[in-house]
Amino acid sequence: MALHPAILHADLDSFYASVEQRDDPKLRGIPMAVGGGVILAASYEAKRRGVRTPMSERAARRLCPGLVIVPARMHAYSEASRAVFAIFAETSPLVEGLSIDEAFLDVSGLGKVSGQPLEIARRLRTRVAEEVGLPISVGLASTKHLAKVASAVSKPDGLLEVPPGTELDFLGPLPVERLWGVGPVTTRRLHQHGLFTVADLAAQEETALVSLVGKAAGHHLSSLAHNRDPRPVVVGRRRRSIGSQRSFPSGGMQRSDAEAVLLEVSDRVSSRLRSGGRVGKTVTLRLRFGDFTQASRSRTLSQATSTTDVIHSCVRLLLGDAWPHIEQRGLTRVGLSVSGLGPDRAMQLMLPFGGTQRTDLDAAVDDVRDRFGRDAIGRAALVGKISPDVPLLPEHP
DNA sequence: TCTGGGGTCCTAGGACCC
DNA sequence: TCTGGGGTCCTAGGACCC
Repeated sequence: MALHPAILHADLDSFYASVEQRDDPKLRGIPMAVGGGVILAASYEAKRRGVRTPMSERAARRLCPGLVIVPARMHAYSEASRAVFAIFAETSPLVEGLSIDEAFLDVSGLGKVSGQPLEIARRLRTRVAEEVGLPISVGLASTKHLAKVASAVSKPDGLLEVPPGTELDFLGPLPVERLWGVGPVTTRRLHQHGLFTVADLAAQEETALVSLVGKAAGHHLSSLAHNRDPRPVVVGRRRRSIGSQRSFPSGGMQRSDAEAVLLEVSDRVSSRLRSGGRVGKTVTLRLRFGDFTQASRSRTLSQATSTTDVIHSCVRLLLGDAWPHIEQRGLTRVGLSVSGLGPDRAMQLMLPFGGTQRTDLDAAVDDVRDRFGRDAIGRAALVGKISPDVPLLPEHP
């Protein structure tokens, strides 16, 4: 029997809202939402009345009088997410998290251990419902993309398998905007050229799609429309940037306000870098103006850093550069992000390794992997094996 | 629908190097 | 001094995702 890949896409339904309904019986069965200026998540009762994220709270109340809006409790959501991901980890060794509330699971070849993919998917849904108390939708298919589309189609609280061999029948009639990576801009452009369904895309030459939406996107669209998606489920992806932003819908931010806010976000971003044991090289300042136009300014440092002072002075430099723009149009949002991330070698010195057993080494390597990512593992393992009683990694001058 | 905060990836031009 | 091609990094902007 030919073994085809079996991939699950598991996606918690209206995640924040579901946690609130789970924790407060008064919120069950009514239109409610989690808000914080805008709607962050809406219950299905609210969604049926047209409430969507990221709608303003005012617009949501207008659509749905009597809508109950509760503030976000990020701690509760992180906790729930951890519990669900623990169940994912017990379901398959190959789990790729996409966000706080969704993940891919490769369940190919688990037949002997756990049963057929559809049984695994059913059991996963049951466990999340019983052990964490949350509804979760699952798509099962032979590729990541199709599994993702299937879970979305199955919502709410659904399970949908796209059996091998039926992929193109399933995809063909779907509207183009159902494809992962097709947003409002691409949808409009495709519609303008008479392309409305995935079957319409599949009938086009790839070169035609490339000329319409660009090289990578055109190739991507063409592949997905023919159900070509060889992307594997990747375990242990690392964050590539860390950022923070603040909005001021009223506009009219003065230079002193902007500087105060940028000190705050510089501190926030650099402390998140430090607590993650990481340093970053490129500092990017993003601005949004009163007329909703945007601009970005960036600088790449000669040395990666996680120091508040360094990042903050870089930000001040960039802000000064952009100030004429700001004075003309007003400022409604500032964002700071740091990319070009790497492990902070100075922090690695703080990890002594004194074990002599193979299991000590394995534990140390796991520890390093948890803290610093895959790029640190090779050297950590090597040094540990050669001389177990020296520091885990070489001294940094 | 008048737009939060956290991210990812792509494009395109220019600098610079071989 | 002129010419070509390829690779990589940097910067700015943009589309998209949850």
